[in-house]
Amino acid sequence: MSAPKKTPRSIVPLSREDWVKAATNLIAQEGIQAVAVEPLALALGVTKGSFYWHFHNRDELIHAALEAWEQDQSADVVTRYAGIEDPRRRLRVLLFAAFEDVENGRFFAALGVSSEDPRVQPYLWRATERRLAFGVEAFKALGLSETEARQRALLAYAAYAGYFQLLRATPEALEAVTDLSGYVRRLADALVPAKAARPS
Amino acid sequence: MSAPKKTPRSIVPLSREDWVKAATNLIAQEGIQAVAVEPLALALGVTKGSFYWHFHNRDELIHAALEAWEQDQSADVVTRYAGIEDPRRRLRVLLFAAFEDVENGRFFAALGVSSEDPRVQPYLWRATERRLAFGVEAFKALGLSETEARQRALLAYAAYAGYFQLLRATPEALEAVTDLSGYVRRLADALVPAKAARPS
DNA sequence: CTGTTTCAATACGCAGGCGTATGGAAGCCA
DNA sequence: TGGCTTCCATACGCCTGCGTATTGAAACAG
Repeated sequence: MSAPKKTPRSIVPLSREDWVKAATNLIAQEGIQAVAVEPLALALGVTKGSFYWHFHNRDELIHAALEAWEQDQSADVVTRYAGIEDPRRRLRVLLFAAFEDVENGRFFAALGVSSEDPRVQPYLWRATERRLAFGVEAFKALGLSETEARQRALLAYAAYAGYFQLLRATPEALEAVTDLSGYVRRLADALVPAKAARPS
Repeated sequence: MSAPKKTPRSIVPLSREDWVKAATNLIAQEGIQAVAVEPLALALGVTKGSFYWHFHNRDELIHAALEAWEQDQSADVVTRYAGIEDPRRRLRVLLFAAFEDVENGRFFAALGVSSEDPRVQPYLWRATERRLAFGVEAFKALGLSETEARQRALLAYAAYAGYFQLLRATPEALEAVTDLSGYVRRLADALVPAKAARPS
C-alpha cells in the first residue's frame, strides 16, 4: 500500500474551528485578554499568517468563541429542565446540574473576569437574564410571590456565580467542601421551601 | 490673616498616597490591568516622570494599593463583629454589614477579576481565608457541626462574592432587587437556623 | 544669593501585540 | 504542464506601555 493516503495535506491544515476551540479554552483558563493572535498562533504551531487567512481580525475570533458558547447554552438549560413536571424537583435538578457542569461554570466565571470588555457584555447579560428568568419562573411555580421568587432566584444565581468565581480565584478555599453535592443540597434546602416543614 | 498660607507649592505636588488612591479607584472600577503608568499619569495631569520619582516601578504601586486595602480589611470585619455576644445576631449583623459596604464589595469583585494575576493572589487568598474562617466560627458558635458550619459559611461567602460579581458584570440583573436588605434578610433567614421556627 | 532638595517634563530605547502585504508551497483541475 | 485555490511564512509599520536618563523648575535653607 503506497502509504495510506495520508491526510490530504502532508501536515494537517488548521480549520477555523480549531482556532475557535483554542480560543475557547484560552478564555476559560485566562480570560478574554489572553486571546492574543500571535501567542495563540505560536501555541498552535503556526504564525499569524494563518490566523488572518481564517479571520478578519481578533474580534472576529472572540465573537465566534462567545457565539459558540451561547449556542451551547440555549441548547442546554432551558430546554432540558422545562420538561420536569414537579417544580420542586425541577428546581433541585436544575441546581445540581448547574453546579455539576464544571466546564460551563469555569467558562462563565471567565466571562465574569472579562466583564468590562464590551464584547462579552451582551453575551454575559443574555446568559444571566435567561438563567435568572428561568429561576424566577421555577420559584413562582412553587407558589412564591414575584418578589420572593426574584430574591430566591437571585440568591441561587449569586451562589452559583460566587462558587465558580471562588473555584477560579481561590480554589484552595473550596477544598473544605469536598462534598459538592452536599453543598448544593444545602443550598437547595435553604432556598426551596419544603412541602412539609424540613428541619436542617 | 495674610492669606491662609496657600499650599506649600503654587500647584500642589502629588504625594505617593495620591497615586495609591488613584490606583485603588482604578482597580475597583476596571481591575488591575487598568493600572497603567502612562494613562494614570495622564489622568492625574502629570507625566511618567512624576510616577517614577515616587515609585520604583508599576508593581510597587499595585502592591501599595493592595496592601492599603488589606490593612483596612483587617481593621474592619474581624475586630468589629467579634464583640457581639449573641452568635445569631453576630452573624446577621455581619452579613448585613458585608453587603452594605458596597465600596469594599466592588473592590473585592475587582480583585476577583484579576485573580489570575500572581500579584493579587496572595491578597485574595488571605482575605478569603480570613473571612471564611470567621464565618465558620460564627456558625459553629450556633452549635453546628464543623461540616455544616463550613458549608454554610461557604454558601454565605459565595452568595456575597456572587452578588458583587453580578453587580459588577451585569448590574441590570440586580435592578430586580431594589430592596437589598430584603435580599440579605432572606439570605440570613436561609442560612441562620432560627431559634424558634421562623416562617418565611 | 547660592546650593540643595523635591517634584516633574522630555526624550529615548525596548518589547509585545495588531494588522497588512507579499510571496510561496502544496494540492486540485484541466 | 500550467493555472487556480488553499493555507501559511516572512517581513514590515504602527501603537501602546514599561522603564531610564537627563534636564528643569520651584521651594527651602543657609
